[in-house]
Amino acid sequence: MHAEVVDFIRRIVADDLSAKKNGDRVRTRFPPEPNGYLHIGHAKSICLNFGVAAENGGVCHLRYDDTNPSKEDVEYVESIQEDVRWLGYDWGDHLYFASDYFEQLYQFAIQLIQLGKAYVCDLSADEIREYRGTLTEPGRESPQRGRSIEESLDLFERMRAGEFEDGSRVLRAWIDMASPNINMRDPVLYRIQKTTHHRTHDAWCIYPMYDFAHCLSDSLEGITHSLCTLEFEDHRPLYDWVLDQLDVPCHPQQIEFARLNLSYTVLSKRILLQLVDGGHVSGWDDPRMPTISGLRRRGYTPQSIRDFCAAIGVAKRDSTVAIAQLEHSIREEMNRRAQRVMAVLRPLRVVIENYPEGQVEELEAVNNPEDASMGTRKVPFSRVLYIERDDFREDPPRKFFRLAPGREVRLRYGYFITCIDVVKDECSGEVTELRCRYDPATRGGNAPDGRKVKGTIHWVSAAHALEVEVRLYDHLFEQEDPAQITSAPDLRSSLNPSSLETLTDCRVEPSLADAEPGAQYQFERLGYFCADADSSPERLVFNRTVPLRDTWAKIQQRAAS
RNA sequence: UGGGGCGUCGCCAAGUGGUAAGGCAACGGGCUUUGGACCCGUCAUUCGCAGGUUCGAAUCCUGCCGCCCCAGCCA
Repeated sequence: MHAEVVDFIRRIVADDLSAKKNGDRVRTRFPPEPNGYLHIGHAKSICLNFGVAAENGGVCHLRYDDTNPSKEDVEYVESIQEDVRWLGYDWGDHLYFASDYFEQLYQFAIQLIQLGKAYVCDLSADEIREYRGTLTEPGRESPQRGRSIEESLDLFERMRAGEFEDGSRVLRAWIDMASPNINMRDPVLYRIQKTTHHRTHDAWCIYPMYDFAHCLSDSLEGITHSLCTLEFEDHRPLYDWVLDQLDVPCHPQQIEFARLNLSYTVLSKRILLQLVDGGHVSGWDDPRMPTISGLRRRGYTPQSIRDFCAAIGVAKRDSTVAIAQLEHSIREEMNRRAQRVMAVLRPLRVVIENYPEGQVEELEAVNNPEDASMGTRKVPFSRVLYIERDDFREDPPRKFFRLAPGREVRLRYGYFITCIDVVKDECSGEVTELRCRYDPATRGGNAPDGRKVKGTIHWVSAAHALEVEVRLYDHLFEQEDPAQITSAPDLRSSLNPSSLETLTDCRVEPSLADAEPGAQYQFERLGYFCADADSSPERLVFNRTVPLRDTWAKIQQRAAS
């Protein structure tokens, strides 16, 4: 597209490379905790980590940060691999688990105790919090801070052996209870948790904390650049402290960047989990979810997500990207690739009075005007058709150039038709049918006399069309600012009641009969759609990925306001 | 309030002492058998604010102001 602008992380990596800081090595890692499904915010990190590695001839590891068994599950470890792979990234044989390092991590902890840099503390969780002090007051030292190395060693071994109850003791770093950085006030390194781990099962009842496990895992794997989000900036001194005390293979550089926020959406695993558990969505892959699996089901492609991540850049400033930016990325790709097809979402019956009863013509339609190699197809035309209700107005407003009484329009790839009569339901007054006449000379859509028509509308032949279900989506939340959603006392109250609209009486041209789940189309003049996982040959179901840009809607909106 | 970050167009984002890239959005116009796409054009005399240094400052200095993160035995 454009000469890429190098972000500050790529700049650092390039500088390190030319300074031979790590020789010619670049090694990154994507380190998810398997406690939920990946979302678009993770995609940003995945594209960054795998991208930086690939651009520099390095590798990127996939490592699970599975140090808290009470929140983690194999379902998540599997979905994460599927999603990363689907996005188009390959970790080769560099698949790791922090839990595979538990024994080494334990040995490092022993070393730290022997160095006098860690001790077993007997305070309760509440007491530790009290002793920690506040933002403005220093903390107080634990009564066990002066405990002998031998005693800590003995106690720590017995913690591992399961002699003590959950919460009764922890291993703490011996740093500085008066540090202005709260993370340095003798942080907890290990806690007792008698929970079965999804991989190590019951081999351990003590688990390392993030701050201890993460930096050491990075070092053990020879990571050169450890990229993480801004909230870990305060932890960097601790990351460095741990590695500085111990005899480790290398000392990776932690660099922080701003996490992604998207307007009208929430990227908090906690809230996404609430949406799933609370039944507000059909699951992690609900097409309204910002998860990778949700976007996939909605019809987003790996390419479009990668393009989006490239477009938003990487920086340190807190930012909220407009959802329109994401929509742009899928439209751009679909415009190039999607097969065009005609579909009517809200059918209005049209009878062409002067078209011979029983006659059917096969008209030629272009599959993709952006790509001639996609060829053409035949679409059946007959006396009774359906058009979109929105394409007819009994009393057309200014600038409306679709069908209206007495008006002539073009049926795409068909004929010019003129509306000569409107049939209404006697009771409701609702328009139930249009009576029209066609000009046989305009077959294919051109008038030999050079006559022009203002509007071209889509249609399907009533007798040949397939009856299908279409699901229209809108953002899940009403508020544009994600912070407002996250801080709302009640999640329910911020949900958009019209985030899903299911249309059960739609009609599509017969060429869609064999649409497989996942197949993507442009429904002409409407938007990009894909066959849903629920779709079957008996009952086709389509998701609207994103509507086409709609300048008519804009004109109407402006007129209304 | 202590510490750590960040403030460049409505939303992202380059720029790091030589006179404000680009994308999205928006708005005009052209073209059009998708009111789509495409094409052309408009869109920051100014970089949170105020001083200062300099021939020259978004970039350097000083002082304010605003926003985000940290007081889990979560990551």
